[in-house]
Amino acid sequence: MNNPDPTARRLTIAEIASRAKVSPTAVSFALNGRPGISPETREHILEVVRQANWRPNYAAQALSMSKAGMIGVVTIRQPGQPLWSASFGGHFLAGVQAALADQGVLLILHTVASLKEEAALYERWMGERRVDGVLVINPHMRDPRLKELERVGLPAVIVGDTRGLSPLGCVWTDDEAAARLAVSHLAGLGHTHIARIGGNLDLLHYSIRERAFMGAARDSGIQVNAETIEADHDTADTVAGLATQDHNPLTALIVEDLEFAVHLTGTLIERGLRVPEDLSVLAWDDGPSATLVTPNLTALSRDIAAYGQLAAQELLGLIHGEQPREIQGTKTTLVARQSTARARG
Amino acid sequence: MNNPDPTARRLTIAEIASRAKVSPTAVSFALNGRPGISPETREHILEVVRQANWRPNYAAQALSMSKAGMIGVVTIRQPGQPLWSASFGGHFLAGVQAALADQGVLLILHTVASLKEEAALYERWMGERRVDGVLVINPHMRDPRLKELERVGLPAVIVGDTRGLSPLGCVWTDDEAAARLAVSHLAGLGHTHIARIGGNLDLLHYSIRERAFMGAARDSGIQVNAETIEADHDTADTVAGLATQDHNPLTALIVEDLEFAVHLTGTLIERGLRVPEDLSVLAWDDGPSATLVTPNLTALSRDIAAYGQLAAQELLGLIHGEQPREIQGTKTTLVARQSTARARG
DNA sequence: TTGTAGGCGTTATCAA
DNA sequence: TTGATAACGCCTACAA
Repeated sequence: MNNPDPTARRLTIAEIASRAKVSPTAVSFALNGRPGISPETREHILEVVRQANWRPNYAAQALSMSKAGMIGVVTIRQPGQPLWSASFGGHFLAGVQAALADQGVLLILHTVASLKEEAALYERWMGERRVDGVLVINPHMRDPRLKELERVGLPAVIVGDTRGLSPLGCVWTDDEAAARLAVSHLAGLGHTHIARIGGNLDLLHYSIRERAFMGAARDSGIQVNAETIEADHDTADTVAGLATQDHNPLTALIVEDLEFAVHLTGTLIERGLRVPEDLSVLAWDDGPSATLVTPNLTALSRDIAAYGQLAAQELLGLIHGEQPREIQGTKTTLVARQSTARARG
Repeated sequence: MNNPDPTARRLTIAEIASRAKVSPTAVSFALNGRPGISPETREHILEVVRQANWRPNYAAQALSMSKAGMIGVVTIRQPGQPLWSASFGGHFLAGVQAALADQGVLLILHTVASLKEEAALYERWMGERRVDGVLVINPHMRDPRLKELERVGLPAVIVGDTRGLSPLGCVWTDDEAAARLAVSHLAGLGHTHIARIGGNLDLLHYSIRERAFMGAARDSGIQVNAETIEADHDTADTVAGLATQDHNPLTALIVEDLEFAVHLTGTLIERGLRVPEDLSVLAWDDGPSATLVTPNLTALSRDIAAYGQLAAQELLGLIHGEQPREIQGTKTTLVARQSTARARG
């Protein structure tokens, strides 16, 4: 392009080398701490580099070493919705950043309209050599991204339990154990009719939780009439109906989404149901919202930042040539608060 | 590295050119839609490109054209906190992504421990040519980042009102107008003693709002006894004290942070204050939390995604050589809900 | 309209 | 230990 002052050109490694009266090779070696250069020369070179405040050009380095120095995280955009939920995304990304710190690897955040588009993006990124690997979140039931990632050979770590479904590495949490924890907490309080408010069954973890919930209910030793209710606008109606029926009324709820749990609890209270006297509410996933409301919500809690950190570390390992693994993320615990109590009657 | 099959080398533009029986130049021209090539040749080349599923190597392109094809957004990390607040960050980034879509520019998200570190990061990114520009959020009172960005000449758009403080371009919102909107809403309801719950005064926008609030109170035509209370653990105590005093009790609150407003409202209600009968509460910034609680909160609302989109567009313009500007972001409106009512007495 | 040659800035190779 | 020289893969004057 047009340079205002031709003498003020950008510094190159050659210029640095000439100033230090050595070869470019020497500068490169000094910078990357490689052997084959005397300590005095090295220090002299580094001093010149500091003086000039020079840094290697990233694109040149990437081209030469065939590595991008970035990893990608892609989300599906939904009109009017924030890119990230506070409860999951914000903490997850904080963990990813913690793993990336001082690794010289940067994080690319991107949005797409659909899973198909996301799969296509991965192929494109691979072709362009734009990223060294990706973290795949929210695995779905028949997820086109997994096959595509395998096909194009882009290093990837799935954030979710795809054990046995894909040869790609994954970081999973034991949702079965969590479901048992929740059910036994409620069963221990004498509840015999529990419902689970679940979301989109296309999401792998909802489907896993559905099965786990049913299994835990069956295995809980006491008679539990468990059913799953779809989360939508009629949920409050359905719940209120079940809770006020004469025969075997519903007395406890496990709600998959924290924000939805908060909202639903408020709606149910407005309708005259008492929480927890008439109905216990247990939220799956914890966060500040859980204690923002009265009553404070009992919740399943896990360290999501640690989860993100683990996933990112695993991806870095993969990029460095390690084999894909299926590793367990942080354990889920139950935080008992005010919204769960003994069943009435 | 070690290639399993040497014949399966990565495709280059030369290989594509040879397959299409044209020169590399022709391939480049066809790809970048430049003139100087016949339509038939162009289509033939594109067909070969599609067949081979080839894409130009990003690093080579970046090196050759001296542009990174990325912009950066940096946040200060705080232990245990999510990377982004739900109310602002998630929507802001969604807007940024909307502006970047199909521009071939990717977004880098990064965290640092302090403003100083962030300033140093900008210099480093500039030296490495890692980004073409950055969006700077949360401008502070004496912000080391602004001078540094000027010094190193990295294109930047400030998200906040730095008019007159820095030659860098900024996207600002009219907080004075918003403050007047809030104060006149409350004054119209007969309130004469209003307090503002503010945050860290190092943040430029809090300080601007402080001044705007005081000015609006003074100018409101009616007698308003306005004061600012620091947001901390004692806030509820202070507010309750002021609201129950005999002489000129506090009857209305403007709370800077939505989440804090929700939390504070809950705490005040637990202490026996009635909202809005005893005390009106108005939140600065709107979001789902505002309607998650009873009473639903009256709030100042703005389209934060549009704000992010505007800022990103401005940055793209700057990168393309346009001059820095100070442009106004989306207007703030007031959404009246249940938490504000006529002053008692 | 097409091809050739040089530049972008780094790392790797291989003699000296 | 050092210093040329050749990749890395693309873009683009400039010549044909």
